Amino acid sequence: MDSMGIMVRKQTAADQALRLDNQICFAVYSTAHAFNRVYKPLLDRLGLTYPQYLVMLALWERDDVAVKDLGERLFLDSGTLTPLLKRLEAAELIKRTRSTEDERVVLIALTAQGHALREKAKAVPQSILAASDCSVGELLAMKDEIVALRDRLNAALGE
Amino acid sequence: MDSMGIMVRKQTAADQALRLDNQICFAVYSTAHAFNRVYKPLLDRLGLTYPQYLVMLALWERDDVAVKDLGERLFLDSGTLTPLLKRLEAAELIKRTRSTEDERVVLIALTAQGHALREKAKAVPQSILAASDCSVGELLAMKDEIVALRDRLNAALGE
DNA sequence: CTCAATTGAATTGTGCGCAATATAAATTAT
DNA sequence: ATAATTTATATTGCGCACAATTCAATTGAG
Repeated sequence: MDSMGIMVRKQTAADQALRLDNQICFAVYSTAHAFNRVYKPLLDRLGLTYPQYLVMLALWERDDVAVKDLGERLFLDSGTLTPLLKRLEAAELIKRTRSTEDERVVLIALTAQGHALREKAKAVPQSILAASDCSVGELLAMKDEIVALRDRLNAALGE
Repeated sequence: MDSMGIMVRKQTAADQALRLDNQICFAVYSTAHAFNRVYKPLLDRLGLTYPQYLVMLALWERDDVAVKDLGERLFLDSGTLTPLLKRLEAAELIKRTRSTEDERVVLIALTAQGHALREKAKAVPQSILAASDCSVGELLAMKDEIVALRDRLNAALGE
C-alpha cells in the first residue's frame, strides 16, 4: 500500500531476483549461444560443429583415451559422445577401437587427418579473440572466474 | 631445436590458444551446462525445462507480446520458440492467439496458471545462489562482464 | 569359485538450437 | 490496383544434451 491507500506491488528481493536481466545464468546461457554463432562460420570450414571442435581440442592435447575420460574432461556423457564420436569417425578424423585389456572400454585415437586438422584450427582462436573485442588478459581473468563458478556449481551437485 | 640440436616442438602462442583449459568459450559452455544441471531438480517441481523457465521469466515481466519480441529478448528464433511455446500452451501456462491487427503476429499471453506459477518460482533464485556459493555482488559483477562480452560477440556477428 | 554389484558404452526418447525453407500477411513500388 | 518485396511465424532436418534403460565385461564379497 502507498500513502494514498492504493494497492502498490512491493518490489521484493524475490521479485528482483526473477528479473531476466539480473540472472547470471541467462548471461552465461546467452553468451554460450553467442559464442556458438561466432564459431559457426569458422568451424564450417573445418567441417566441425562446436561440440566436435571441443572434442578435437581435447584429443589434440591427449588421444588414445577412453570415452569415459573424454566425457570427464568435457563434462559430457556417453549419450552425447557416442553419436558425436561416430560422426567424427565417419569423417575419418578419429578411430574407435575396443581396448583389449578391458573390453568395455572404447579408445579414441586421432587419424592422420585428425592430427592434420590441428594446423587448420590454429587460425580459429585468433578470429574469436578479434570478435570478442577484448584483451587476452581480460578474457583469461574472466575465464578463471567463470571456471571457479562452474566448479562450485558442480560441487553443489555432488552434495 | 634445443641446444643439443634435437627436434623440440616449439610451444607457440597458437598452440597455447588451442588448449582447452585456455578457452573462455569452453568455460562459458561448460558453465551453462553446470547451471542447467543445478536448475533441473528445481525446475522439475515447476514442470519446466530451463529454456521454458527463461520464457516464463520473460513473460512474467511482460506478456501479450509477439513471438518475435520474445525471441529478441531471449536471442532465440521461431524454430526454437514455436515448439517450445506449443508445449507451454499444452501445459496451459500460456495462450497463443493471432493478432487481429496483424495476422502474421502470434501473441503470447500468460494464463491464470501461468501467472500463478510465478509464486512457486520465487524460491528458485535463492537455491541457485546457494549452489553458486558466491555473494550476490560478485555474481552481479560477473554477470555484467559476461553480458558485455556477449554483446560484443553479437555485435561482431552483425558486421 | 560363484553370484551379485559395479562399470563403460550404447540405445531410446524428449527437448532444445538453428539453418533452410515454406507460407501467408502486410508493405512498397510502379 | 497489381506485382515485387519484406515480415512474422511455422516446418523440416540435423546435431547436440541428458535421463533412463540395456547389455556385456569386470570386480568383489562370501
